[in-house]
Amino acid sequence: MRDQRRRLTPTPEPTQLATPYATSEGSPLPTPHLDEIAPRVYNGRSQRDGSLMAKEKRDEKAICPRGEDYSRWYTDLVQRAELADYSPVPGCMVIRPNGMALWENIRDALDGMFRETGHQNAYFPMLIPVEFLAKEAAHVEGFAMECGVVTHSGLEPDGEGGLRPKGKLDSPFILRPTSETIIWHMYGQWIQSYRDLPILINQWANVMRWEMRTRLFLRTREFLWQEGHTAHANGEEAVAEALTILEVYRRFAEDYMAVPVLTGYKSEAEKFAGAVTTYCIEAMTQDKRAIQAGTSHYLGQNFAKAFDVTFQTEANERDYVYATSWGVSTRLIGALIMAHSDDKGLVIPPRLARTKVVVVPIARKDEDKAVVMPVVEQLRAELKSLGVKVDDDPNRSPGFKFAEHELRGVPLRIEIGRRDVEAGQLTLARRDTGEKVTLPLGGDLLGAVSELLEQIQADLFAKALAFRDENMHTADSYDEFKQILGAEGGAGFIRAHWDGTSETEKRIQEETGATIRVIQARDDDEPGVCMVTGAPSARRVVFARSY
RNA sequence: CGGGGUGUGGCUCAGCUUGGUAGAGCGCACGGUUCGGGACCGUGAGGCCGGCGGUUCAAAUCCGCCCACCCCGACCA
Repeated sequence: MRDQRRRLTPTPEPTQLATPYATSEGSPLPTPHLDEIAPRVYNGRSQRDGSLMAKEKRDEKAICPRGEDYSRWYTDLVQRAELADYSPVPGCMVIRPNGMALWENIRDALDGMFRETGHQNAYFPMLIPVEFLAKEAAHVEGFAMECGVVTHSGLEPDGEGGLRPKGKLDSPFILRPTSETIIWHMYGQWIQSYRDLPILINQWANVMRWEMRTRLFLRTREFLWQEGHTAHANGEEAVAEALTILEVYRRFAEDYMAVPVLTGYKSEAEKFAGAVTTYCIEAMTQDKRAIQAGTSHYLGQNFAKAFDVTFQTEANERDYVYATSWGVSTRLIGALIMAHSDDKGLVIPPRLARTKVVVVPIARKDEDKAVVMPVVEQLRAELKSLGVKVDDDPNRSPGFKFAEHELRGVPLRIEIGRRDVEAGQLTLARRDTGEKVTLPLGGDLLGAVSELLEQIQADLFAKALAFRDENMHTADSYDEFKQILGAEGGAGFIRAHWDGTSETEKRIQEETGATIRVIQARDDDEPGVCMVTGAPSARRVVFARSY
């Protein structure tokens, strides 16, 4: 036995599965409770400070438990589940097939929702003339410092065995940090009359922001996203568009990701550079921080004025075009991980899982295989439409496969061995709860499994919602606010009155690290006084420390 | 930018104090035995010890310079 062993997982309360299936009670199969599985400890990795983990002998197969170091757990998990890896270019990541599968499912679902709401996809180039960025003052301020700039074309030998840039460009380009400028340049050429409006375009693309502190998926220098850019004949329609998209984002987060979000708008300090209003969906992570999961901006006429985009109204007058832009990025994957996953690995909600069910046959001897494999083939065929994978790799033990597929977040696992077949049943294990149940062979398996997947989807959302509600506080004084917030780390959402000024917001941020995450419109809104200055406040706003 | 730390096989690290030309675990390959919660035994592959220079008969080890990365703070969001 190794010394300094520690529990890998907290002991879950046994829960009853809210489904009509038989439980493992009375089953001839051993269904070990998590307690009976030898506890393991985590072996620290990727740390070179040599102080934290160096002297401890730890299990190299486990990931860092959340309770020990949440951010370490996160980066461990992303790498061990093979979602992404660090690239040789600092601050950039390689999205591996498992991560890309998640993104593709996110993309496909959202793309369908955009199409349903009347949008079309297009593609604008990655390189943008530097002078374009200069045209909108707030936009410049927001992005100038984090633009990558292309200044040369071609390479030549540098005389020391390497290469150096050769031809200096007459006018440099920026790598798009977002595409408002180039798109509004083009809209200027496409829009003459109100009959050309609205334009409802989306693009799926990569963008580049030269961030100094990066984290896989949450903040990287290059990331994938979608950016919608719409043009309208009046402000009301544009605001309605921004809100339509906000609702699309909310539905997507809650129905597909099973992540509850608050919706509302941002304070002046937090809004998008160039926007009149920034609407957002804001989620809570397991470590009780806020994470901005999507934004939808009403841009007013800011970009139309900057790029001189006018149109003829129905009344034959000239007006500047009204705009929106909106986006979600691969950061959603980070939010998804931090909402549901656990010390065993990823937990992927069924609707976003590439593989929804994995079948692990337990049969080594030929005579066992002869009994088990025909049933496995039946399962494969019957569940094909759901997204099923059969893991019949003869070189790995069943226990290894269980752990591996749990690490990867497959929502449901079917275990089937000779004893199952002879008992006329199979064993189902839920990834989210760890619970095992048995199901008779020969029934409506597809229906039963589909139903269970929906149940998991609903349970994940309910659990995340309950967690968020537990960590939703109100503070009536600044002292109370600070007390709830604690010294550091996440402390949930705190609803408090604020006088509406950026000065006060800045002071709160400097003194506590918390920012205004979202200003909601709620039925129970009532006026009060700012917890810091005592000035009048129309409603409480939501504060939190954030990612 | 300031302070601290670490660079040794794919990964995590030991070896350095007291110089003698490199080790462990995990992973990987092969063979055998295994398979209902990360199997076991055996065999094997894989490292110019971050770079350059110095001291020395001899440097992973001592000295100097450089580079990279990590942590804390600052800054930014």
